[in-house]
Amino acid sequence: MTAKLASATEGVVPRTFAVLETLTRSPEPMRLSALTLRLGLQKSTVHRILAGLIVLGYVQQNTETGCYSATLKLWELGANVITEHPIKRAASGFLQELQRVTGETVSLVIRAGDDVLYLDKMISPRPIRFTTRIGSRVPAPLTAGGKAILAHAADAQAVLARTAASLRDKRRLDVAAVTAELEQVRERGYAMASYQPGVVGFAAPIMTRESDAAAAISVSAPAERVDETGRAAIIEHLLSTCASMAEQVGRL
Amino acid sequence: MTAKLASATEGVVPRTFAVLETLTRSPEPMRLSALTLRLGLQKSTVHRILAGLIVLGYVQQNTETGCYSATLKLWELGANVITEHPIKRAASGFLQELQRVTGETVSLVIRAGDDVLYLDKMISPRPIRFTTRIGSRVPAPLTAGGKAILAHAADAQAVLARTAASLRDKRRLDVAAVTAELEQVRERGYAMASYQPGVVGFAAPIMTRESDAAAAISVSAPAERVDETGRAAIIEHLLSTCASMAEQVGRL
DNA sequence: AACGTCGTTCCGCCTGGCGGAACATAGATC
DNA sequence: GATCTATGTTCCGCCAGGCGGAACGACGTT
Repeated sequence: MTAKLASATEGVVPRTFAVLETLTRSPEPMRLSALTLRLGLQKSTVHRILAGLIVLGYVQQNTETGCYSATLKLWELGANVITEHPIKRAASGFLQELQRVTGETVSLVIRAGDDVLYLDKMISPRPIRFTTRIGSRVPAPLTAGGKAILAHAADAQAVLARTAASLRDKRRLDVAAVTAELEQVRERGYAMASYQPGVVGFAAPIMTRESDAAAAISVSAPAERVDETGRAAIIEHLLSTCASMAEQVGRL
Repeated sequence: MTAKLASATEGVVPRTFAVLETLTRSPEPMRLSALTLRLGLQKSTVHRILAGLIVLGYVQQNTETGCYSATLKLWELGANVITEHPIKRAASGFLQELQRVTGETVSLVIRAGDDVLYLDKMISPRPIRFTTRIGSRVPAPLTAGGKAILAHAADAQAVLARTAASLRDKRRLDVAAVTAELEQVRERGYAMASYQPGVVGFAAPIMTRESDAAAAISVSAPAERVDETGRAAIIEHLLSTCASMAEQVGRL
């Protein structure tokens, strides 16, 4: 009877979502065999699930290559969730204004487990090799936004420990150093990081009245573009933006 | 045996997506009873499906009210689809530039059945009551973007007929008038509409080499803000943007 | 206290999902 | 061209798991 463990792998529905998750994670359309391999399921099972998803319109199959990919209908489904999200709604105007006055790329992130989730982004008109994308996750301690949030989180140490343990390249996270850094973040009100080489990020938390950070706004720019004065200007704008947004969010 | 008709309503998976669709369409979290009512399903069935979705992390239940809502995990799932979308990727830079030079809100739409689907939007720094949202659909003939696409679509007449039949307020679509208008759109290269009162939209198609429109870019602004010269400037920028984008897309 | 409404749990029936295997098709290798 | 391998699709008997009616429990209302 295979016990009752089955945390969430048995049954059509969990498998259907597993299919969709691997399909959407893949940059390009996937072959049936690749899916079965990754999911560890039977060919016929995956095929049946895909057939169902095609009928529903959430998956399409390239008639030439036979490869499967998720359709925009899946995107539509999710898009409605975010438009109703209170923080994203509240932040929109502030992000836009901050983008305008700094001229750099600004993003809105929230915490999602030990990661940081990019909710929104307004890119700089000036060129920047900035590849984080809306909807993607990054381990919180590696980013400015994540550190801004963790600085005010009760379980920050646990997050650092788990993240350090899970990272491939251990050099990317020095727990002691980041712990000290979080203290600084609390003092001065903003965090810094260079998650991507050549790109510096500054971030400040959106504080709720419970004194923990609901989200963070970050400004990213190529390292060579920000000198000392530019840095000061960015931080000033960033802090005032977050302060006024917190005021508004607090009223909700 | 209830016959083999079951186009897509029987079985857990179709029902699961039906639940998610109604949940995401609703502006606020829904009660179980509201869901069962709208879906025409058994209480226990909906409840079981919701329980499964909660385990998977796609739905959350407010512990106080008991109301159910979709989570950001569902949004993440869909977000990956759009970042890989070729047209959206190609358009990003052009949209940004067009937004900058016109100073108005620009959007990217594609055709989805008889509707137009908003893929991306870059809002004007100037205030505008502009409520169409990314991921939402609008009947194609009512919008500038839709008309720009239909003007080059073989089945435009069929779309007009179906849309006219399905609209609540019949006055919103005059088939004969729009048919004539599409002819004009082909001649001058752009379409106009006022889908929302007080907001005028201009749109031009992104033409592929098959001489049908893959997508359209539109510029929207409050009617009182655009005088005759502003209008001419917007249209000039719009047309040149679409032309250069078509050139790039054609190379893909 | 009795009623109505809602969410949750239980359980027997039986449908529809399951996976092994057969079939089909297309390249690759000799 | 024949054989082989890897892939996608279809078939089918078995039975797990989904199904919905009904009972239960928790609130709120009159």
